Amino acid sequence: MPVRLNECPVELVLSMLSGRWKIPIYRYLYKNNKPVRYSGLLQHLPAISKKMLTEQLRELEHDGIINRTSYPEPRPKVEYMLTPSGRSMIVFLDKISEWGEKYILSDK
Amino acid sequence: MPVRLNECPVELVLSMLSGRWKIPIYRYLYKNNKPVRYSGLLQHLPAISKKMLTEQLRELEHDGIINRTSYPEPRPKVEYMLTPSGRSMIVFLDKISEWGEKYILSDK
DNA sequence: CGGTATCCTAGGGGATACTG
DNA sequence: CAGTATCCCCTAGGATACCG
Repeated sequence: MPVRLNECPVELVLSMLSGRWKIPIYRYLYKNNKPVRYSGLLQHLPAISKKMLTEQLRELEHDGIINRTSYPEPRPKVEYMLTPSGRSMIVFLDKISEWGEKYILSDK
Repeated sequence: MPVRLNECPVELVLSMLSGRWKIPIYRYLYKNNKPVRYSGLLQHLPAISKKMLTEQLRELEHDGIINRTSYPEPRPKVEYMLTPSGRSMIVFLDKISEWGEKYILSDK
């Protein structure tokens, strides 16, 4: 995604998280807090297809939220983990979660 | 939107803000901090169509973020403003903005 | 194992015209 | 003034099959 400097930062950040599987992927990487394999993600997100997984991972990587490390030999292996920048999103994600819980509890 | 209790609160909240015009509308209502007319929104969001404006307003209203007050006479008038709950979203929106600024400045 | 390549569909989003 | 009503397009997202 080309960073559009004229744009509202909020919209920019939200666009980085928009995608059916971004948050579930983020959560899994966050709680593991170490490199996680492609196959690991695939198993923990049972409803996702390989195409979608790859697509969402590529976008997260492009936006600097995760990084990807490939080990070709002897048996192919690719690992993903949050970048420091990506990990630091927890600051506002926690606030969102907090607000959401309150919103849900207040019956709405 | 039927609140799906099983769902991650973060995903729920993000879904409430997903929509091309939700954030611009929110920002305008937030900074005005008083009832704003439909026509006022239309003028301040020049690229939006009436259809989209109505649609986004309906969704925000349904999610309890804004409320709508109609004054039919003598000349029809409809005003929108943030609910207390909606206004309280600023807590995490500010955090997002802050993170976004840092992200943009750090050159990415 | 970690992907592409194809194909398909629902619905988000836009343009424009009409209405109580 | 504050909306509906139509029509249309594009892309996010899914199913499935194949590949190095």
